[in-house]
Amino acid sequence: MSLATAFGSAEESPGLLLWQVTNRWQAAQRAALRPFGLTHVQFVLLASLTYLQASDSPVTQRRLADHAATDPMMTSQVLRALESRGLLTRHPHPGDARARALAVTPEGRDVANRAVGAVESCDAAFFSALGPETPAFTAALRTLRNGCAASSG
Amino acid sequence: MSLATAFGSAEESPGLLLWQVTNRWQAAQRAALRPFGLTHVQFVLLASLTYLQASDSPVTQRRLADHAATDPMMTSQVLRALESRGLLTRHPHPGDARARALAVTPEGRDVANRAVGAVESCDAAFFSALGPETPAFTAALRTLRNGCAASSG
DNA sequence: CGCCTTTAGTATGCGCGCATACTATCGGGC
DNA sequence: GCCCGATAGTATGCGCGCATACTAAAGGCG
Repeated sequence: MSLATAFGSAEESPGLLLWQVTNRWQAAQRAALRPFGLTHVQFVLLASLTYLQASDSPVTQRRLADHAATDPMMTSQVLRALESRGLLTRHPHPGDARARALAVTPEGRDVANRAVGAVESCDAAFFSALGPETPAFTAALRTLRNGCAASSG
Repeated sequence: MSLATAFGSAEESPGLLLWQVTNRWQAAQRAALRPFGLTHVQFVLLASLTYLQASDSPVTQRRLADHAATDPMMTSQVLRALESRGLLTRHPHPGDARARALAVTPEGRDVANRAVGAVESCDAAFFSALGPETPAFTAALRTLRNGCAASSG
């Protein structure tokens, strides 16, 4: 029976393993980011915004969501939460009344920089079990991500 | 700045890639399971229960949750939803008044068997981009899963 | 100008994933 | 028998991830 081989022991399906590993990784991220009062998505958006803000044009929510590969709906909600905490501002966009120009506050930049260290340590510990296979694993993930993007768009 | 290298382009962090790939995989699973009226977790629990039921002792929610590596709280909620759809039963456990003895109904077994085909096709298409690297990728995932289990318990 | 299509952002709702806390029962010790 | 820690299962609540649908504004076109 295919049930037993594919989903009985949960050892044969790469998808199930992917799901379980990601759940564990998110739990580790949660623990690492708890001291900063940030969730995983809040951190990703804050760090991505800090990076994108180095460019010239104002950063809109749409651009940030595209860059971080997050849902626009959730991005909106998370950004409002970050704004209420004073970590970023959402001023009106100078050239587009629909859009909002995002900007990290000094406090937000400080929190992001400190959180990066914790997240990097967390990530390094999590993937340390792979050892020298880590680059190959990362390359495989990148392949899957690009393959998904190709099939869905 | 570490922000740029680690989280700016979202290309260097295996954790971020893992998260994004899993989101895409779950979206594919959702689409594949939609014709059966099942979510991903509902399918995993139903298929795992179908497998576990081949053993002698009654299957409790605890045993199913441990086997599928799902949260007991969510397991309880999902199982009640599956029971209300007539895909499984939750009789009292004969030897333990606290526990419940889970049993797949014939309809549930039929749905599970048909859904397995769709999920396997979905999984095969999703990981086809890896080609011959798939076993190495699966082995890496298994290593990470075992590493997490060791560090968390 | 008015009309139409596209886009930025948001309201609402559902299910996942988990933290916290609680009830009810089991099992061991006295 | 009784007490007590451990266990099975559940209630409640928060944030993620996304589907659907909506408002408001931009941009093309006559």
